[in-house]
Amino acid sequence: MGFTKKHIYSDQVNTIANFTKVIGHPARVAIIQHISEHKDCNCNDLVKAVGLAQPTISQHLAEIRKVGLLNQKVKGKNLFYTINKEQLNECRRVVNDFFVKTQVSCSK
Amino acid sequence: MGFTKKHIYSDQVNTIANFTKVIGHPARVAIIQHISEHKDCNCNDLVKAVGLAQPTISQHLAEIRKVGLLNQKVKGKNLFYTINKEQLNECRRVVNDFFVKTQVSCSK
DNA sequence: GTATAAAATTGTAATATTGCAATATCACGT
DNA sequence: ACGTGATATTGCAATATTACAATTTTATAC
Repeated sequence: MGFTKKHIYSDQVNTIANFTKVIGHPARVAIIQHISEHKDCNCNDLVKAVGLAQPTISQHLAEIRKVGLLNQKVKGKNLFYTINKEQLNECRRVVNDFFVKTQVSCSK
Repeated sequence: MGFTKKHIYSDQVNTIANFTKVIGHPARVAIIQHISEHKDCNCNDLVKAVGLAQPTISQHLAEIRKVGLLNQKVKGKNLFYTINKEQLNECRRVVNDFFVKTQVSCSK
């Protein structure tokens, strides 16, 4: 078929998958790392740093934005990106909970 | 194009993305959780528990196996799956490192 | 207003993923 | 050997994803 049958899973399972899916592409990992390491970087910085074309970077940024991990502020004609720390922490919590739960269940 | 340009990223970045990509589909999250919670479950159990057809479950199991998270033992005509705890821990470590690093960089 | 610069959007081609029916394979019991 | 049950593989259709060129939008500077 091609599409994911999201409705058959619990919200908890879908939430885990939604977060990890975003980190499941190396471009987005590289983008998140670069933004966190370079305060006030813009799209062009990411294009140079990651090595993909501008529309591709913009597309990946949209995916990161969609799960709430991206903040941005306008400064002149530049858009400076930062990581939403609260949401990054929420993401970490969700993913870590998955690992903890799984490890605990495994060891019973 | 359609394919991911893996060669432009560092090994570290690709490793993170490879692990998270596997957890980036709700069927695989559900499968991993079910196996960890039900020692000695087989393919048919997963078909019933998750709600996808047998070939689809088998395919997702192959993805989980590919990153080393799956163990299996033959018992009669059954195949019983378990989670590879060592690799699950390695996966957790890799993902957690990503979060820690990113959070630390963010706060500078 | 016009030029410039940055980022998003649109359109498109190529590839990957998801899901399942049909089939093949493998291991046991008879 | 034959049938049965369990899982993997194959083949296929539908959708999603990745990547980029071309274009549009937005904001500034002149």
